[in-house]
Amino acid sequence: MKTPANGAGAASATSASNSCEGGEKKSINPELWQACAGPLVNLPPAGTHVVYFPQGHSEQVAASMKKDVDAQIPNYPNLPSKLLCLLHNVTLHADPETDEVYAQMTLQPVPSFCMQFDKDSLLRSDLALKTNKPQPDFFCKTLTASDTSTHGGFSVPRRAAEKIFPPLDFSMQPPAQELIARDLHDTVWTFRHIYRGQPKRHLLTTGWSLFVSGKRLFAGDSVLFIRDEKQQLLLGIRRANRQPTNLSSSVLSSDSMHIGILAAAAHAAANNSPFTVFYNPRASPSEFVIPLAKYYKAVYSNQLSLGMRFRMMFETEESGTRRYMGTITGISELDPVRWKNSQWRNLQVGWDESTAGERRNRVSIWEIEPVTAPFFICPPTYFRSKRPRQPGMPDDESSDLDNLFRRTMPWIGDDICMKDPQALPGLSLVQWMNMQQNPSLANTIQPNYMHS
Amino acid sequence: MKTPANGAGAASATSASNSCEGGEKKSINPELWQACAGPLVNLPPAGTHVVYFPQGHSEQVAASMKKDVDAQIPNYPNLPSKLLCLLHNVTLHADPETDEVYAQMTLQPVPSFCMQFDKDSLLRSDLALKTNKPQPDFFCKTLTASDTSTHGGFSVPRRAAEKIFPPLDFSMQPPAQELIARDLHDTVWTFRHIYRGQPKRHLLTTGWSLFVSGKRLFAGDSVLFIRDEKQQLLLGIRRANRQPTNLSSSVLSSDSMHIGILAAAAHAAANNSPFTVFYNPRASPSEFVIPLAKYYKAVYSNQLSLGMRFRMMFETEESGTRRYMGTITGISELDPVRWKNSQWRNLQVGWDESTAGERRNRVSIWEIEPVTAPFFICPPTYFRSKRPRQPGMPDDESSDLDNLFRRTMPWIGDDICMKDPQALPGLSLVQWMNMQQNPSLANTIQPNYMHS
DNA sequence: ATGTTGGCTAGAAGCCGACAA
DNA sequence: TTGTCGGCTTCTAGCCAACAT
Repeated sequence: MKTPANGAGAASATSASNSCEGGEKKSINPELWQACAGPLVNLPPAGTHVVYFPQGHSEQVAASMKKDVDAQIPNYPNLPSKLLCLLHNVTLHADPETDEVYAQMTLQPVPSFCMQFDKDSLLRSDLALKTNKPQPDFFCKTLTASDTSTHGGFSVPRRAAEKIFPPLDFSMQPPAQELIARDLHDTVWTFRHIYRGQPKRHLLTTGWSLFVSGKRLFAGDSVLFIRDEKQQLLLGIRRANRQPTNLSSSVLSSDSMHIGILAAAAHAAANNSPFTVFYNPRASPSEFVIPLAKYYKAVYSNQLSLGMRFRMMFETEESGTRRYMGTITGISELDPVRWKNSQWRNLQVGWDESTAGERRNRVSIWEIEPVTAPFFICPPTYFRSKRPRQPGMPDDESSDLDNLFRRTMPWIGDDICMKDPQALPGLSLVQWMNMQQNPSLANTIQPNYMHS
Repeated sequence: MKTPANGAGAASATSASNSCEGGEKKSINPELWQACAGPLVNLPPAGTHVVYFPQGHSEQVAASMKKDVDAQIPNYPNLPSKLLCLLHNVTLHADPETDEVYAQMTLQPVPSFCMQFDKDSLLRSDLALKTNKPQPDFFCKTLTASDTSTHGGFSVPRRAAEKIFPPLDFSMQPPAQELIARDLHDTVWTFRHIYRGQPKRHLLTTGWSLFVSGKRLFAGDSVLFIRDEKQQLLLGIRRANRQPTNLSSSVLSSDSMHIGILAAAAHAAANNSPFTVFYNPRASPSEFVIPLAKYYKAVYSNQLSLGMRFRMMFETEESGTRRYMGTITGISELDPVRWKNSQWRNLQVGWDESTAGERRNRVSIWEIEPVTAPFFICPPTYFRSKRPRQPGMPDDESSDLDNLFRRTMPWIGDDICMKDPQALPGLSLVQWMNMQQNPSLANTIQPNYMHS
């Protein structure tokens, strides 16, 4: 009686065997992490090039601390507003207490003088963008009051149960089975899945309340189930946007955190040494590590202007995506003193739908999709002589990087590029970046050598 | 039925009216904070001078992150191993999730050239040290398995109940009352206090389990009750030394945190501008903000040597203190490269009791009390001419700062000092500090101008 | 003096279909 | 199709003294 041989409860949560002690690291399931992070999050893969925005990084910290940046922070005049980096390493994590997902990235600044224009880097970065890993079967439901009350279980949406759960044996009366699912920490949760009621519906009963209380879920939070390639059931949670849990950190002052970010980036930039950042996709909409190709396309294929119409992706309630229409109402720097010529949230925008009260009124150029015809500019003058471009291009769906290459540098065949990418004519990408930093060229969002 | 007019439960936790929104700050009860922090914690009061050790600060962060300092951290050659600071502000906090207590301190470095020896500062700092606020009535109990199980309530130690709780009406059968206590966040907890059983004992029944589950307490954690000056009951918790909850922070990399600390301190030191630190007394034994007088006494009144015997205070299980005896086995810098001539944990020690496995083997000079006679040194040479000192002083209890003054600077009368402290002969305290930094004088822990 | 246990009981947790929306 | 509710059952939370240390 003192130590029961096995638990009497039908449902129990037992942590799996792999511990995180002794240097052994838990490996987070990437599909589950992605599902918890949301459909808009797209981490650049390790080995590709990215653009890092210290301003955005600082903003994420400010948001998670619920405290604005103070004036007390020293200036780091040698830290540019963006750093071209090689992304060495990406590891996925989940907070053991809250299941909050985040990613750890190791970045190494690429020194300006050795980064000749490397089409291969761009293509690899671009390829990674387009490689939409096939979303595994997946459903996400926002919990209702009934789902989270102690009065009952969880009402499973019909489509979801049929698509994700193993099929029930409908010869049983009522049809029921035991579901076993693992969370981000490989903790096993067991549920009784039953099809009953009048009208019939899928329900999770025994075991459900343990999960709700164990994860401290409330109505408004979301739960999601996915089935991995081995037909195993995985489940994750996504909390509603409550106020940040840690208003103050109790470890480091907000000032020290901001200083830490800037000083770490400045030190890394000065020495071209690697540094580590944490990206928390759900803490705030601050994607401050941008795939090089995404940044590149935004800067060099979109001719932006006041009044321009655009679309932008947002996440829907049930973890889908939808586009909202908006208009550019202003182009200006967010912090012209500290972050000169940064494109971080340099677009002021208005939204078509008045219900969009919570949508941000400042976005970055790589977040939007202009609805006017993309306006391809030419590479700098010494490249533009051979084939004068007619302004404006038709708005077709093939306006990706490959076409951009062919249009702006049509004399470069794919064969040559792929065989010997290092031998390309020396258009330095960093030269471009530097031009972005150059105030004399930055009156418009775009260096204006189109009709010079 | 849908919305009950008032809660049926006899015990309920309701947060008090003062919110932390709208700039209104919760003010933490200092006695309760102190009780939760433990008997050894002694925060210097605002307005006094302190010595700040960035190395110790860094250590606290390392401990709370469970990660050692990396080699990746840049050096801050202009940041000395200790900073003399004016403590502008001390605010007490408690983590709303875990009730972990911590203090926020605003420090302003005192520039070397304007800090002439200020006896007043020292005396004020010393006075604050000696002002042991009268400990309010107080008890602390480590929770047993029975205390935390769902099977029953809380067994109150007899002495504690009689000392702290309001007296019961023993004419009742059984004697019982309702106890109302507030925690650090001013949340009200209600308990039924009853005296019953065979043999009779004090118990907390109804309401207790709500507290245990609300605070997520487990056997081994401690609960403490105190009675403030208004006879109000306050209660706090102290968790057992489990593994740190936040192994990684999900906000800032460990490296960035360390850089943040160092860069913030370096920036403040360079500009003599204020900076903010968090001191978490229970995260790790890293008291990195030391009252000036305490530091001063340790450096200038203790002649330390290898083999020297000493006593040191530790906290006992039930929030008391006791002294352990030890021997100095080595005097060496913890990190001679990064932190030259720091006194941070520069003593290697052994402990008399073999049960002392968990006691630290490196301590700082101000943590110990030598059991040999204190060995007063003289102020630097230009001060020492008038009255040559005989080495060694009797070990009396009056070896405090006032006596130290009279002995080392007997020509300075109290009257003169108090009336015009600014007019004192120019013994710069910072000169001393700088000497501590000077390698040529730092062969022993103590500048050796005694018998020069 | 106080930690643990078995006995007992009140009340919450939790399973069910009914009934809307 | 699915959220909420009343009815009912089961089981745990929780009060008590006995007993042990």
